[in-house]
Amino acid sequence: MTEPDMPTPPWERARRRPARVRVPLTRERIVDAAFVVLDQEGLDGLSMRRVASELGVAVSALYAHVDNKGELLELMYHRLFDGFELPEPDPELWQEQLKDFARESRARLQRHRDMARISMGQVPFTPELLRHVERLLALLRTAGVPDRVAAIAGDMLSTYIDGFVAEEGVWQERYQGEDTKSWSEIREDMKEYFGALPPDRFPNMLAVANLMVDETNDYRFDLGLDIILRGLASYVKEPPDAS
Amino acid sequence: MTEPDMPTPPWERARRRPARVRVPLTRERIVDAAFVVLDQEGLDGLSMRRVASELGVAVSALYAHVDNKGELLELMYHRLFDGFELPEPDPELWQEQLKDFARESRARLQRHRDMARISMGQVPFTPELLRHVERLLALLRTAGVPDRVAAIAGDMLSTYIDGFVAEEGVWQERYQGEDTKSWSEIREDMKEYFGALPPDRFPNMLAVANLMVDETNDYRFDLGLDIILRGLASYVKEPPDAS
DNA sequence: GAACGAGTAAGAACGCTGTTCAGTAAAGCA
DNA sequence: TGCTTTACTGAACAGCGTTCTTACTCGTTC
Repeated sequence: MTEPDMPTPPWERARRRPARVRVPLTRERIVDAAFVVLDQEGLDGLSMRRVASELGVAVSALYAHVDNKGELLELMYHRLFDGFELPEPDPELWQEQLKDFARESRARLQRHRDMARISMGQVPFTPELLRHVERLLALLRTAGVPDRVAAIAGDMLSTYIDGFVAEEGVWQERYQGEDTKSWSEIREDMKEYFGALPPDRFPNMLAVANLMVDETNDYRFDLGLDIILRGLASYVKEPPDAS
Repeated sequence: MTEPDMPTPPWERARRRPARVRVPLTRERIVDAAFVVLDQEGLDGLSMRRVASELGVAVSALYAHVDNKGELLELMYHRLFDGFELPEPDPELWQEQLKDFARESRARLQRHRDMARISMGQVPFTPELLRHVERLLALLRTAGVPDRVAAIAGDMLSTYIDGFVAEEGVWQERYQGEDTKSWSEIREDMKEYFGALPPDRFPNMLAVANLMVDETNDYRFDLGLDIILRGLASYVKEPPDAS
């Protein structure tokens, strides 16, 4: 194609690399494409074939860079923690620090459709992610949370966050099939459903139905978080007191 | 076909019912078969075809009784609550009652492989299951938990229970691929893995590693439960005091 | 400069999946 | 006894994750 003897002219030289349209496939590019597919089709529509087509590439090409779909999901899960640094533990501020951690986690999960569902299926015990777990444990332990409590508190927080965001996603998904209803419309539907319950058999449901529906998700998330934090705090002994 | 007046002769009586080898397919029988498959193959191996073959029936026959696989999973989820009655709320005993509820839930989830994973994907807002939610809410509200807290506490408890049992299942599954290792062997492996971490970079992990591994799952489950219960209790005002 | 070897991508294939649909056999009713 | 309704079958469709053989391109070495 090119004359081997001739020097490449400057305009070519500038063009050379971009000329080969075929940008080499990398894990990074595959994960990028996977996120595009995830946002468009959701987790159930995230297939290797769809990711490949997003890259303009054959399916089998992916398997040179990724062992299987499970590993691809794991790589996506790792993205969740990119640049996610937990602060230096401050015993005075541990509750606020934990709240910030939880809110940041939720925000990151919300950045991609069904991301919470992916997260729920993963265990952060890979070498890269252990650092993160370590920092979370540091936060809890320097706060004075007993070791045996701290050992499961991290799990509990993550489970709560994943579960909450996943549930948010379910409601959103369930109602955007046809009309892409807004949250306020969903709320109206829910209120109608709960309001129609026979009052004699469901007095407690009716009593809290409005609260379940009216409050913003942000508020409900923080409230659930507070329940856990108060529970944790109940195990923290005052520093100067008895051991 | 049968003479309504005449008594059925004994030879007929013996042959009649068993003669039609084909026991009619029902939702119940399909769900039964689905549980057999679930226990043998796990959730990932639970396919409509496999369920059909368990019944000695064509796949398409299932679809006369069940809309789709999702509905089958929903029916299996409903089984979880068969005969699961919550006690009459007693304000004095609410913490114990809640613990009993949680332990019973966990035990039921553990009765079938991957049942927790199925449960996580379901919302108990179907007419049959609302009764259960109502009872749970009754427990919380008569205990003095404020409405806005009770409104999310039920969700939180369920999420915790599902998440815990699902995680138990993951460890079990991960290690029974080859040798069907026992829990004690799994523990040994984990201890070795955590023990090999560089102590300067993972001091907190190392400090709690033994606790994460040594304690029984029952203990860890109850401890997590206590965290939530203490959190909830912190919202309960004393009865005689200020409103 | 030519030959080679490693690594990348393509294409077809395998065995599975959930679901649908036209056809058939059996059961219930007149 | 014949007819209608129901219950089931078998084949098919489109899609899935994964593997394997083949083609090709690149950087390196002789």
